[in-house]
Amino acid sequence: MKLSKTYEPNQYEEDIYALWEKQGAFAPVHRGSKETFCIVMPPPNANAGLHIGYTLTSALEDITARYHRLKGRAVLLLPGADHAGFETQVVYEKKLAKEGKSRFDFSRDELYTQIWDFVAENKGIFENQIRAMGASCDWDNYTFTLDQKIVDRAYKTFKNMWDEGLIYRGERLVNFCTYHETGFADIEVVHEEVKGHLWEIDYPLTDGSGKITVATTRPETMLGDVAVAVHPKDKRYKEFVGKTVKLPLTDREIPILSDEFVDKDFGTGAVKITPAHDPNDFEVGQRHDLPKISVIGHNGKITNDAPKKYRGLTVEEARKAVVEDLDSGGFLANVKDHVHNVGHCYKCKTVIEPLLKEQWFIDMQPLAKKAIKSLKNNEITFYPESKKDQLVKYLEGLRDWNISRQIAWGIPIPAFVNVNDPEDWIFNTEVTKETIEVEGKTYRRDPDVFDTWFSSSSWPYATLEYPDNKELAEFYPNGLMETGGEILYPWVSRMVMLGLYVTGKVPFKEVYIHGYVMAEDGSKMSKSIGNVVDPMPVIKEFGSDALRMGIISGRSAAVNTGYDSRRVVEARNFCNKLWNIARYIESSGVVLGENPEPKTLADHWILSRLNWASARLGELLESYEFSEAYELVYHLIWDDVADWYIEASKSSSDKAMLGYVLETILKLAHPFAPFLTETIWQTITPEDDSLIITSSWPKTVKIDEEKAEGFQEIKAVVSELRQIKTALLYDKGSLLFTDGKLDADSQDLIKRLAKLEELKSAEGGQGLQLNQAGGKYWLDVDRHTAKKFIDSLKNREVQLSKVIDNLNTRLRNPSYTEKAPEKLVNESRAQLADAKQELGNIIDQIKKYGG
RNA sequence: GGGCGAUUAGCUCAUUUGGCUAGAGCGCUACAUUGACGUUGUAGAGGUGAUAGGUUCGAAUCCUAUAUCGCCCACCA
Repeated sequence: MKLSKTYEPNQYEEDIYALWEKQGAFAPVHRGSKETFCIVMPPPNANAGLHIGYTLTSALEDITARYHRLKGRAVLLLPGADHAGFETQVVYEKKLAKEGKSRFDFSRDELYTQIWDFVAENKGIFENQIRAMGASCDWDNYTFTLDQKIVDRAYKTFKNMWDEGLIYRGERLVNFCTYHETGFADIEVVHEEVKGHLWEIDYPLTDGSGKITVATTRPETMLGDVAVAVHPKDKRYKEFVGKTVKLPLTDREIPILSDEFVDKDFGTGAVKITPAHDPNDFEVGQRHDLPKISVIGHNGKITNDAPKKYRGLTVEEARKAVVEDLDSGGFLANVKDHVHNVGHCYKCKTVIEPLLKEQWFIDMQPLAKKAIKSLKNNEITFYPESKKDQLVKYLEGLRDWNISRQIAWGIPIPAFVNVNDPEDWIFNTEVTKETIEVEGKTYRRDPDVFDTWFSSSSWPYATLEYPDNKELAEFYPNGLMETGGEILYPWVSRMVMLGLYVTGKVPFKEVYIHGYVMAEDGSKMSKSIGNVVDPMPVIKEFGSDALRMGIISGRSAAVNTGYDSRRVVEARNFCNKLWNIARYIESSGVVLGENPEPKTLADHWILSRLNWASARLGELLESYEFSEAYELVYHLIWDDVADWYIEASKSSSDKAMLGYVLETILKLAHPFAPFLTETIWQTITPEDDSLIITSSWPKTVKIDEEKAEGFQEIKAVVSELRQIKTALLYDKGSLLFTDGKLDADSQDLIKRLAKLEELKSAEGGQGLQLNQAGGKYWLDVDRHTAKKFIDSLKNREVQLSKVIDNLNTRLRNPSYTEKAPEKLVNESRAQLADAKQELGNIIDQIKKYGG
């Protein structure tokens, strides 16, 4: 088959992927090694097409997988999709909104079915995108986070934790988004700085002996105050503790108490206590056994527990009304500007209200402790290393995890409550039923679903458990977890904790954290700004291989780096280079699979380069230095093979050598450019069903080191000769002296040449004009005056060219390099010396003339 | 408020335990070349490695400040 002049990826990629799938190339099969390697891919959200960041993830994982596969190991790259509970529901709600509907028009079950269909559509789209990216993942093991095996695992874990008392249901303050009407984990709340006020309010003492002034940023919550707190050692308020105040705007009396948590130096040193709407106050309330009065409801409006006047108002409205009333009542002592941080919903930016709610919590202390111990024992290697310490710090400050979500799209919590006894909860997985009968009692299902992260935290083993535990035994703990820094806390930390809890082992041996793909200008990509790069058109224009290499190029672990289209072009050009190398080698009738017999110096040299590259590339990939690994392959192929080896062996094509060289570079490049290398492989070995993807890593070939070094030396000589040759350039009558190594000489020369101006009159021409700008010197040469220079220089240049050509010719001659390699090296050295001498002569001559 | 990262050539970025002349791609300059490849070849110019100190025989790399940018975490009302 004749290869076209330039590589046209579109023509081959789809067929190549289909070929791999058809031949079962992605199945985890041992090919010469007993070792296994597993990457369970972080499942992308099933609610949309793939972001370009996923190209990076998929490239890093696939490069690693393909490398290990070529090393003969059984490699499992497991693909999946994430139902992404809340995320997906938000996307779907936006779709509903466009149709003028709302999620509250449907029951949770109806909503679930609708979103299921919506997701099914999208999954197909991105599965094909993953194929387009070339991920060599095992589709037979494809897992969706709502697959039965994942749900079962979540239920088992939940049950175990329940039985062991790690799960508790409690009325706690929950981060509640009043727009989405669901609670969030702490980690899902986004804090933003807000310019607000600090209101100081006088609370009159009931005994009429005075007042106490409290400071607050949220005056509307005073409607739910149940106490005032001061620091026990605060002398100002010593007399007040134990007394009561009359809460303004209400008819309630509340106590003044002392608690360590109060900061004497903040505000007035006296704090109003609202256990139902502030986490600190909640704890104070627990300590002092105070009642909790919820004055803000799930809809964000003032409840009926507040005085009539304010009921039904929004928080904003209530704040205004309360402040006005306090002011007119003479209770408002002071208002100051105050900047503080406020939690917001990460989707809709609504202010998060801490609200009292019954939810399921996991007691994280025991889990975190084990995880910290494992991390400190270095049971997991992190790339970059610093992420481990970050994770430990996070785990050390971890609080209990709220796993209930008030949304439809997710795994229903398998818990039912006795309709007659709100304390009586039972575990039961018949979640398709609204109610169940147990021992004559009626139980109603908890309508909530699990936080997505609860089930997905079992990903490293839950994906491998079904149908039996064979894969679990082989591939757990996983080899590598490759993911982005943004989910180090919400996901990686929990996989480690749950992995240890459920299996007793860390879930993976290594974690690689990649940086984000930023926009070209370094800012964050965002749909609203419109600077998002869609990977699919890039793949179409430049090819999947070019995008993979372009996106890993110049990127190091955990560093955010902008998408640079120039890198993709660079990689595309590289693909084309490799393509043309193959084209050239193929045209000389080469077949793969032959044993190389090095004859010339160049043969020994290129084999030594390939030996070195195979070993070094392995090291780099095993320590996840992707960018450097790619660069190595790039320069090996472009510089060593194309520019030197092929040039040096043009007149003496040794088919076995060329075949071996091509085969080796194809293998080394395969993890990076899978489509291209397989396309070439298929073209050159059309007779059987051999695939490069399942071939084997190059083995070390025996060579004569001395001969290899001989070539290396000659190579250096040729380079130097080239430099000398081009040190003297002619351009439109200008003489340029550009060789940096001759700087001192050149400058001296320039000075002398300046004197040539004096020759101007003598020779009747325009003479020489010395120019100087920006530290550079050059001469404008009048043709008549400088003719002899130029002629002389041209002669020298021709001579030098001949020397180089001569050397190259000998290099290509196997009989010469084979029989007398040392002689050739010596001769080349001698010629270099001659050339240098020549150059010196030229300079001397000019100096003389100039002086 | 706490933690972390970044700052290197015109641009985008490398440089893993401190050590050869700090590299790459693009861009730029000059030249070459019509059969593997112009998605090419050869050569070149271009960096006081943010700033100021310090440690060391030796620092882009370690330490201390400062500046700018970015990220993450955080219940001071």
